[in-house]
Amino acid sequence: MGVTIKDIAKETGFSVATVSRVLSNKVGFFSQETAAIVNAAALKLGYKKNMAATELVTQKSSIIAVIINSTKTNFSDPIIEGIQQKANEADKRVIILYAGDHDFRSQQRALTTALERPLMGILLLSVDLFADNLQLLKTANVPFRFISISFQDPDLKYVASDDWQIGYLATKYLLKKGHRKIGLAGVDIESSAHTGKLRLAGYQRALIENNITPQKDWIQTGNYSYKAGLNAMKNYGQQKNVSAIITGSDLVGIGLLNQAAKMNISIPNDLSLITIDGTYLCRIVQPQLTSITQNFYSMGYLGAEYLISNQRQNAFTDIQISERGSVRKLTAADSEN
Amino acid sequence: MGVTIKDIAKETGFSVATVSRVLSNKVGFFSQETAAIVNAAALKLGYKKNMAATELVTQKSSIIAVIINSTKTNFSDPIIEGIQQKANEADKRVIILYAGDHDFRSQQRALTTALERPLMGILLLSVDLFADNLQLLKTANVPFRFISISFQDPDLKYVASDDWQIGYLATKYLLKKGHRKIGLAGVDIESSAHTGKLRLAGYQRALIENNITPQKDWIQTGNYSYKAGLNAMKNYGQQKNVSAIITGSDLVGIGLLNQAAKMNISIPNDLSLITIDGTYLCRIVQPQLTSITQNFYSMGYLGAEYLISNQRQNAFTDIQISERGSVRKLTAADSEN
DNA sequence: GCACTCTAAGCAAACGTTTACAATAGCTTT
DNA sequence: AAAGCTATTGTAAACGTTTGCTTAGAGTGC
Repeated sequence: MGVTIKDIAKETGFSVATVSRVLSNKVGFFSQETAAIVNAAALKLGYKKNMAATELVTQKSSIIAVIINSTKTNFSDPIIEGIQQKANEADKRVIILYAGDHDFRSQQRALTTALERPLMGILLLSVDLFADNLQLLKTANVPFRFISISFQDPDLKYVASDDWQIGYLATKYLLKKGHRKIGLAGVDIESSAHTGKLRLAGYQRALIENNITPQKDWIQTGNYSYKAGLNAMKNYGQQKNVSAIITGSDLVGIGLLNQAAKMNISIPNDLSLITIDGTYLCRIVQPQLTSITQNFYSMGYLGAEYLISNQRQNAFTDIQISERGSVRKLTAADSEN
Repeated sequence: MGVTIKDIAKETGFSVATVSRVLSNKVGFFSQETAAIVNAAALKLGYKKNMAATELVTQKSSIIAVIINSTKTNFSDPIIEGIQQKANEADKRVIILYAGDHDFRSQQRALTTALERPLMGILLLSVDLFADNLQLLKTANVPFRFISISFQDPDLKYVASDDWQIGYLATKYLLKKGHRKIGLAGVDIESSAHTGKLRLAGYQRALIENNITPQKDWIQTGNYSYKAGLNAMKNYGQQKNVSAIITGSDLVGIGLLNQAAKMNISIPNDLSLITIDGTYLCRIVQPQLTSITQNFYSMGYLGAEYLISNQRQNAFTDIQISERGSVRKLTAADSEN
């Protein structure tokens, strides 16, 4: 069909070997004049390299596959941007595959689509693999790394935020603002990723360090979704057994915010809220949400970097507190109730 | 490196041809007993097909490349889901490539990454190609189709909403609600895609049919972004020369909403707002935004279907009005000012 | 003038599949 | 019993690259 190096060889009178060397820029194997002739011919004929052939013979490729679950993870964009940036710098290519919404078959399809070709490596964006699919990945002999979630399994390398710190910091922040009855909402402590468990542990530690015993009804678990936020707020109920809440994601925060409004609970006047993630969503709702902001861009960049340079260790990216409008400082007057 | 069909041939005693036929399920060319033996061996050895080889010899592939621009198009998710769904039904694979934020080099990179391998076809999600890149695509001899934006160029096929209808319907709706001074905000009427121009035309037509002369300051163009919404509202200003506004995207709508709040203009009491898109964002802000809702899932599904079945014509997907809380019906009392 | 090095280029094998064509055996048809 | 068909399998070419090895010629040092 298309134009091949053979066509260029015929056109220019050189052998395919020489044409190949010019086109893949194997410096030192051709003269400048030859290069000029070959490149001109390639341009003239509209040559496009057939990667299938290249990958077949070289047995490797410059492609990084990014696997992402299709549930609305609104922070995937900056991660992907970070990956793209690093990939460009290292002259790698990026393709993205959707692995469905925690669906075994979709995961498997994405994984095999990726593994059925030579690959530089695989980056998994907050996708919690089923055991069989994880096995498939492990045996594939392709480097891979998780981004934004962490695991105990030493075989599973990751770049993520320090989720213990996130829980700890968020809690300390609220304590400093005078809150003592602090909730945690919408984090998943069942998943095989231990993100949620770590956040919970950090949260509990901060409370205990301040001589506060965490109450069971302060914690409303969930799957980081908008709906989880709605439900959490319903469960906290009108009686406000907490004065401030940490939400597991921006969507949880917004869900909680809206449910509170429906219940005539005003944020931050009646209830304070700090959310984990800090994506643009925090800035488009009213009030804007104070957040523990994760550095997603950096997560992607670093993930790609570690994958490319074949590093083995895990890495944490930085987090920071972004003060917006959803946390109120409690005063002496508040302590009365 | 990996296990090849040769290994399986050696293991089972069959020829590579037979193994290949079993593994690629060329029915009628092998017996059931043979298939059982071969499949067992493939499983045992952990065989994984090398797609590079397959694509090289067959000169085609089952891959659909989806090119998407990395700016926050919050509706890309349902489109991709639709594409995935159709692709699964037709046993095709989907890969996604980011084309940057209207950046020539990024576009080019995405395009060549895609074109450098056998491909079923290319789907472009609201990406406005630079002329040279469009040329690259046109000459590549690969079927392609745009999704969610439309063009005048008869070579560029698309699946999108009928943008003229969108503008027309939104305006008619507001007219029915008693509004006569109607704004249009955040649509791009400069782009080579004529989405914005069509919406504008539909809007104008509806006004004229109702003997209303569109005023220049009713229209605030923009690039569909959150910021465009903020700016538009600033430009409309405190004096409220319009009583209702159509916004070009959900983000524009939210931007406008928030800027209005800052200006102490209450929606929908002081100003009505209907937005175009109707993604989940409409439901997570307060008040929830009334919208002309596009069927993005269907857009993706149909786009993939047309690409796969090699259809030539353009297609429109359905739109509908979703009434939420951002439009107020004007009463006789309102007409006084 | 000889041995050596260097540069530029060609030859041919290799990568892992698919598939047209050929071959075989067993069966049916006439 | 010859011819033809069917079911199953094998042989070998082909896809478009890359690259180790080889070659040719020119330059260099003694």
